[in-house]
Amino acid sequence: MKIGRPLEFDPDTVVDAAMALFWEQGYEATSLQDLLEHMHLSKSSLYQTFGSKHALFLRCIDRYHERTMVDLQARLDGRSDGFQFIAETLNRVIQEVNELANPKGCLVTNTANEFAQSDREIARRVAAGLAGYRDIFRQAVVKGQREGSIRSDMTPDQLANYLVTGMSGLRTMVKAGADRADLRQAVDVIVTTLH
Amino acid sequence: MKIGRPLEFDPDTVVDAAMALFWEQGYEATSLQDLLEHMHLSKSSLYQTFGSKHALFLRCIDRYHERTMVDLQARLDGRSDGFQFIAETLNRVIQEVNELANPKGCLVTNTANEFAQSDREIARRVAAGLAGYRDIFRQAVVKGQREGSIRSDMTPDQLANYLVTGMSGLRTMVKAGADRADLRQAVDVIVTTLH
DNA sequence: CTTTTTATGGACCGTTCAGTCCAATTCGGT
DNA sequence: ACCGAATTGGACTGAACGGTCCATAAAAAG
Repeated sequence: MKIGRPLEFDPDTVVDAAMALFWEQGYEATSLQDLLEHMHLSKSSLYQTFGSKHALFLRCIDRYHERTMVDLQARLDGRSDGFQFIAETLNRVIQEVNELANPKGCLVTNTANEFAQSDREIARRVAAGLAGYRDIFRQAVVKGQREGSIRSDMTPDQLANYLVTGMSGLRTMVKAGADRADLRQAVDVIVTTLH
Repeated sequence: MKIGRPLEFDPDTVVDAAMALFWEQGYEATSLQDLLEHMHLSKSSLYQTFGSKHALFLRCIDRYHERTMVDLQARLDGRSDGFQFIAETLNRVIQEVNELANPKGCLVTNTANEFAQSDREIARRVAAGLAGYRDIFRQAVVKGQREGSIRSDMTPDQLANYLVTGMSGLRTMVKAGADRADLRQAVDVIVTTLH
C-alpha cells in the first residue's frame, strides 16, 4: 500500500487559527484571504482539506463548542460550590472588557446573532451550543440548591434558562461597549437573586 | 431663485424600507442591490440623497432609535403600573418567536453584535441606544418602587442595568432558536425577582 | 530509481461588491 | 417658450469575493 506525500501542517492547529478569526470577526467579515494568511495555508490546501469556507466554519464551531464544554465542566466539577461557579462564570464575561480592546464574546452566541435561523446546519449547532451551556448551569444550580446556597423555590430548569439568558445578555452588553460598572451592577443583581 | 426638479420619492418612506432590510439582514448582508430594489430607487438617487451605504445605515439607526424610544416612552407614560410595563416589554420579545419565521430582533442590539467596537460612529449610536433603553427601564423601576410592586432594596440603576441585560439576552436566545417554553421560564424568573 | 499518491502554488474563473459619472429627462420659475 | 436646477437611469469601474483547476513538487513504497 502506497502512501503519498504527508501534510505539511497540523489540521488542529490551522483550525484553531481559523476559529480565532471567525470568533473575532464573524463569518461573513472573514475573507478567504484572511484565513489563508493566518492559517499559513495555500488555497488548494484549504479546499482539499476542508472543502469550503462554510465547512471550515462548521468545524470551527464544533471545535469551539467541544473545548468550552470541557473547560466549563472541568471548572464545575473541580469546585464544591455551585453558586460560586455561577458567579465566577458570569464575572469572567466582564473581565473581557479590560483585557481586550474589542472583546470577541462567545463564538456560539456571535453566530446565533449573525445567522439567526437562516442556515440549517449552523442553527443546529447554535442550538446544541446553547443547550450545553444550559445543562452546565442546570448542574450548577442543582449542586447549589443541595448545598443551600441557591434558592429552591424555582426549578433548576427555570434558573438555568434564566442564567443562559443573563450570560448572553452580558455578552451583548460587552459588545455594545457598556461600562464595567454597569456590567458589574447587572451581574450583582443576577447573582443576588439566586439566593 | 430657481428650484429644480422635485424628488420623486419620500425620504422617510425609503429610509423605512432600508431600515427594514438592515434590521432583518444586518449591514454587511444587505447589498446595494437589495436596497435599491426595496427602496425603489436608482443608484444615483440613493447616493445623491444619502451619500453612501454607511451613511444610510447611520440614518436608519437614528430613525429606529427615535421611533422605538417614542413608542416605549408612550407605553410607559400611558400606564400606571411600572411593574406591568416591564413584564409586558419582556413578553413582547417572546411574541416574535411565533409571529415571525426568523425574528428580526432589535436593530440596536443586532448592530452591537455585528460591529462591536470596530466602527466609531456606529459604536456611539449603539451606546446611545442602550442608554435609552436603560433610562426607560430606570423610570419604570422608580415608578414600580413608588407603587410598591418592585423591590426597593436595589437601586433603579442596578435594576435598569439588570433589565437591559435580560432583554438583550432574550433577543439572543430568540435568534438562537430557543423554545418558547424556555424563554417563558427565563422571563418568569426575571419578572419574579423584581418583586 | 521508478512509480504512485498526495500536497502545493499560482493562474484563472465568473460573480458581486460599493461607488462614480454622465447624458438625458423633468419640472419650477420667469 | 425658454432656461436653469436638480433628478434620474444606466453604463462603467476597479477591487474583492469564494471557488476551481492544473502543472509541479515532494515524499513514501516497491
